[in-house]
Amino acid sequence: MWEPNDLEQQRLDKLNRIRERGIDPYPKRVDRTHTIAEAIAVFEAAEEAAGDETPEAAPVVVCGRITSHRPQGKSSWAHIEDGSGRVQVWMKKDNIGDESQDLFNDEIDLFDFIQVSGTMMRTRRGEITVLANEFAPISKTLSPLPVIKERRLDDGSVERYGGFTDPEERYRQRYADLAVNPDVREVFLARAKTISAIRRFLDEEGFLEVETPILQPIYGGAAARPFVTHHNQLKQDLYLRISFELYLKRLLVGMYDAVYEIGRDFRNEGVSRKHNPEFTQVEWYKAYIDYNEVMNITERMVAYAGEQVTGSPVITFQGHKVDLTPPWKRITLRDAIIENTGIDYTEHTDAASLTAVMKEKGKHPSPDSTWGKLVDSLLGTDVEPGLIQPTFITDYPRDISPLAKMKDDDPAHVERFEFFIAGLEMGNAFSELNDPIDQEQRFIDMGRLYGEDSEESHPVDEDYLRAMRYGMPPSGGFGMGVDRLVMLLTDRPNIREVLLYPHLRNRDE
RNA sequence: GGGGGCGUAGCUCAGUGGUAGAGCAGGAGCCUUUUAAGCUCUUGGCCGGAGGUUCGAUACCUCCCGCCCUCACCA
Repeated sequence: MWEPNDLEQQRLDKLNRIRERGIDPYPKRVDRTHTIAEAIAVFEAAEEAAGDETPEAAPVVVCGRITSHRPQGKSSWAHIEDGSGRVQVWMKKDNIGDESQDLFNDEIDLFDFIQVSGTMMRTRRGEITVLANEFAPISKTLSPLPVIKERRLDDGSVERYGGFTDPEERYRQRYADLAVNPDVREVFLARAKTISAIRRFLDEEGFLEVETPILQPIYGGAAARPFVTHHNQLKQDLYLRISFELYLKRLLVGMYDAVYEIGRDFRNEGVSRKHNPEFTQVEWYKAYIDYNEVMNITERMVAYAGEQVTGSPVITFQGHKVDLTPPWKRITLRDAIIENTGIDYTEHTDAASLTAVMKEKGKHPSPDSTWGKLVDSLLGTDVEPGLIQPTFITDYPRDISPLAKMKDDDPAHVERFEFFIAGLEMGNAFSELNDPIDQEQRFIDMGRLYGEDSEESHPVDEDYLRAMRYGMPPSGGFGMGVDRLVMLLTDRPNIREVLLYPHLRNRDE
């Protein structure tokens, strides 16, 4: 049960006094004729047409939230804001009458929504303003939002007063964050543009957008722990998907040449600056191409998204200039690790000897790691942070890549790449393994590598193997963390800043 | 899970072993082209929670809760 604090009680009192005046503080309908941006545009056009004359007074009815409230006796001022913009309002007693003036000055608060009928004009100071003939409250705000004030200094810089910056409160009350922080609204606008750019790109490339199950009887396609849930009537445990991979590739068996899905994955792992338990992924698969062609499409796709969202393929992330223009650097994982650590992991082909050489070089390999995981950790700690410009790291060890085709000349490696931008791992792709016998063996090997009890051991997906036996064309596949790309394009180093509702622990309230 | 930091008014933050302060927001008043409107006066806090040390804790200690950073984990 809500217990109003002092500020809220004052607003409740005002609400009641508005009702006592016979005014509905939450009317069902408004009479808006223009968005705020439209009203301003109409006035600017009228000014243009009038030349040196005073422009014709165009009547408008605009609605919005009060973002500054400056009662001043007989001549009061406010700014109202809607989704399109913000405009000043002038409440003049001679125009709106005593009662309305009192209503505005005494019972209307900062952040209330009002409707203003009036005419557009420009004040002596040059600000476009709605001179009100009448106004009406259209939604009373009971809890005050945080107030942010700005003053433009003589040198053009902006000084800010107060704000709403505590990350926890901003995430828990994203509505308040969005209401008072326009730059946060910009982030999610950019997010929407990013996703629509990816979709547009893939559509134009001839991919078919599909949807596959989120609730799955067997999870797979990635090495991650799943969330488990249960279907009551079927008396069946189900997993929330950790990737789309195995379902999408079945569709290539079904004779679609190119498919993609944009959606949510769920991984029951640690949360961090780069990880949220649920995150948005785009995966696509295309028949008759290999991972080299996947790289070509990838760099075009990301450059396209960057340009669509930021206006340029050259972006800035945390002070780094990053050029997304293809072609990107391509280097094998082996070479990248040699370059950065001096270790050639192909000379240390088992976990024990690789651990030994890593220790020699002052690294701290975690005990009980498999050989592949050690290689991967060298990538993560010694290579990844330095990959500022877009880079494809290619040709991964076979034993950490059970769904990729082996390289012809080198059975220890597979045709796989990950790509990195601004030190962030963005995505993963390979020439898709379509040999059902080899695939079955890989599943078995993975099982043996990790053991039945390991949390990383994966159930063998027999239905997937059956699909492979029906025949899948040679194909390239691709997966990318969309949130990571949005982080990159909005210059936000924390994934929570690009998720409207990032996962947070429960808090007793 | 380990390490470090933080949690004080609606918001942003000071602060001290003797039960708290500023700015903005809020309230009252003056003001019919203001612009962080201004000026005068003013309300507001279980100082995250629970224990402990102490004559006395918001401050010192322990535990708990939450957030941030970092490491671990993470195809």
